[in-house]
Amino acid sequence: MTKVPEEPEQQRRLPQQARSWARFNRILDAAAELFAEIGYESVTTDEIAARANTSVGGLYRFFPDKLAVFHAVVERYLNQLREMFAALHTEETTQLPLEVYIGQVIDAFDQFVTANPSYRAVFVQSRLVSTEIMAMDTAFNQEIAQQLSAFFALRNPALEASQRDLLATVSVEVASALEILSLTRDSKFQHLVLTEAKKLLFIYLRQYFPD
Amino acid sequence: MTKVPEEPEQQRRLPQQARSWARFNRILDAAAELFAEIGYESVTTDEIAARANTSVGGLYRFFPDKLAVFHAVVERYLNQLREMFAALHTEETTQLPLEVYIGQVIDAFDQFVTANPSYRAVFVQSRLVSTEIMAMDTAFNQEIAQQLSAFFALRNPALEASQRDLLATVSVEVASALEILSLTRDSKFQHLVLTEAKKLLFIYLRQYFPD
Amino acid sequence: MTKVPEEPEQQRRLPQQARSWARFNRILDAAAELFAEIGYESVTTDEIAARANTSVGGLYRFFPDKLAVFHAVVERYLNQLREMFAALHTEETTQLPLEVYIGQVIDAFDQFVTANPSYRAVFVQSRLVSTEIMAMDTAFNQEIAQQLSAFFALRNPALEASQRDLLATVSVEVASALEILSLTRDSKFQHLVLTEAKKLLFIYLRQYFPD
Amino acid sequence: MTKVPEEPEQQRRLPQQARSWARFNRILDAAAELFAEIGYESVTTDEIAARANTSVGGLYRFFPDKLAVFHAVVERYLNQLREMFAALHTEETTQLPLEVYIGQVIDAFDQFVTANPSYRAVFVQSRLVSTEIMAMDTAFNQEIAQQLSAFFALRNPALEASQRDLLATVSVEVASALEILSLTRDSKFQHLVLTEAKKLLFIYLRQYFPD
DNA sequence: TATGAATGAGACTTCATTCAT
DNA sequence: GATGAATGAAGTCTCATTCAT
Repeated sequence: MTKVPEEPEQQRRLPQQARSWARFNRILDAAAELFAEIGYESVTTDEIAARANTSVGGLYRFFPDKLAVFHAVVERYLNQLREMFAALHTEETTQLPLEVYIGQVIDAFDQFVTANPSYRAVFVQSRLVSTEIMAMDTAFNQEIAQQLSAFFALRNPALEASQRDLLATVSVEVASALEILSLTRDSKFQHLVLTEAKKLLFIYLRQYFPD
Repeated sequence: MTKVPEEPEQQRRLPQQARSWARFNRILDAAAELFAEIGYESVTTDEIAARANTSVGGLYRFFPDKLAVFHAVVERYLNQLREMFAALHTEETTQLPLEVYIGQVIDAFDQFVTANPSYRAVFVQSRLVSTEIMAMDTAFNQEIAQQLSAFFALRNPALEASQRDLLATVSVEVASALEILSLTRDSKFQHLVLTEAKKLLFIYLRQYFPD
Repeated sequence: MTKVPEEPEQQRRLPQQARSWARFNRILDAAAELFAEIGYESVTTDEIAARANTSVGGLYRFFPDKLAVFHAVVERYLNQLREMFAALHTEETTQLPLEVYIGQVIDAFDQFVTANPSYRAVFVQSRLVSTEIMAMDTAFNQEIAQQLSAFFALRNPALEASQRDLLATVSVEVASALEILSLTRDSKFQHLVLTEAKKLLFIYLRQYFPD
Repeated sequence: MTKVPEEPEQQRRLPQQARSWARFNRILDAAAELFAEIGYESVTTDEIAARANTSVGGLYRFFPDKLAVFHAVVERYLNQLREMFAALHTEETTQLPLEVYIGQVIDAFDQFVTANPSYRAVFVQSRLVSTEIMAMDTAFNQEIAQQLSAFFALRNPALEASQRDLLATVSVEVASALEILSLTRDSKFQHLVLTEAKKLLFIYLRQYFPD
């Protein structure tokens, strides 16, 4: 639980050259994997550097300390998720039947989690690694819930704001939990659980959104 | 109250005297708190001992190493949860209306989690701390899901086993996720979320259990 | 390399009762074995106590600290050796042919070392354990050499004192080294080496003691 | 000069640069001194590092643990002794009169021991430090005795092998013991004892090697 | 008086971070 | 700019010694 340096110094220098950028990303990839595999504290900066085919010194050119690497990993995930959700909420989305919409969201999230196997294991640690990162994480969850809540408002303007927020928060949590559950066994199980997740959310939400 | 395991060298010596027993539990309490607060790796054995009002040496009389302390913490939680579920599934339970049954389970779990605030944060770490503990954890989840599945069988013998198991697993996961969510803000929020959890599970499960 | 408490406190109380005395000796036996097996520093007071069928507390009733146990072990060996040498040097000994005398001494020493298998391994450590014990050890060697030198004087009064002392010292050292060598393999080897030792010393000493 | 071993993980990394090499040797020197002065167990890795003008971390770059340092110290001595003995046994040596040969060997060994004052105290510990090191030590002694035995064979082909081996083993032991003894007092004593050692071995061996 | 639980100093070892090359 | 050797603070665990029971 170390303090993180102030924003401007968060990353020592944004890589300006292609080579640097590649290395920067390799470090983040390596770090994400390792954090997921053995946990933040157990990962050594040497290991990250080695897996990223660079040296400790190389790592410290981009990040002021180990915590900053974790921070950057989390931030990259959040940005990717943000993009994903943005892509999902175009104007036309409002017109989709609830069932279809739910299916799209769950599938998109599933693709993300499948494509980023370390995502989940990294996130469960954020609370423990630093309060600042925990806050970032919580804020993101609320941001997503807000987006969903706004979306609900469009669908049913009669719904009270507090009610909408609650629905959104609960939905996000349930979707997230079942997505993670789906990954714990084979791909048949994965499919079954995701199907069940869609049914569950649909049956739950349709009370509030009569068509 | 809670059973203490005797795997070879899991624990060095079981407390024989009331005094020792108290110390043993103080260590477990302190450890659970600390693991939850700052994570397994960040906790030092000195800290655990200090918070338990004893010395490192005292800790090492009961546990061969730091990992064994974590193990014992997890095991104590699992045993407490087992007891709780056992108490919940008496003969009469089968007669209860589904809605009432769901309410009882969620309330019981809520009481447990409220009484053991470190529970969740300890569990999300088990995967990272040791594969053995992760396995223990996974096995427990399946044990609980099995119990629930068996209970479902009594309610609706027509349901296929695989179907029941899926329902049970999903329900446990959803209940768990929402319970955790309920604790993230104030007690009003807690109440709202738990109420929503009950509604959600009821509406989901009643499809399979007509009355 | 800790300082040893002054003589009067060397042993906390000389055991006055038979039971105490037995325990005292059991401790010394256990300690000698352990020191020989794994070395002074590696031996724990708990181990000594356990092997002597008593408790640490019991050990500390007889000895102020661990070093005092080592000290007592060494002292017991030295006293036994003193007795042995005294028994060997009666009046008549002076009349024995040199060859017979040498044979008697070597055989006696061999019996002692065989009967006290830990003796050697304990002694090689004394230099490292405490300077005081090292001094005790050195003093003993000189004491023995002195006795031998005095014995030489009786046999050949013409020999200069310094010459005698040198002969005695060298003889003790050689006998000791070969005795230890004899123990490193099987009993056949032991016999061969001891025989060789007798021949070696005889051929060496007879120059100075013409019959 | 001295060969450095490369058993798996015996040493972490061989020094590549002159600077590192110097540090490596400083560590070995410091360690040898300390082991001789206060014994393996009493030496701390911090002390070794400090006396070698480096940090603990520096020590652990070269050696995986404290035991490996001891191992390396012993190995360095053995290699130096091997070199010494090899240099002593050229073709012409066979022609030397026995008395001259004995004188050369004892003087060479004396030079080695004088130049390496920690040698003896390190070796008497090997038995206690690790069985592997003890074995290495024993094997070396036999290697030397074998060499000597082979040399005896050239001098007197009529001698039986077992007889030769015994002579060689006894001679090595006696030479070694007296060399050690010679170092326990002043240089006058040293000279006297070494002279006596030469006489002793000559008178003993000449029986078997009638010029 | 005997026992063995408790204490805590201190040992070994790791690893984040720096900096000479 | 890149490398990786060096530093040393800090963590885990042991064990001599004490003392309540």
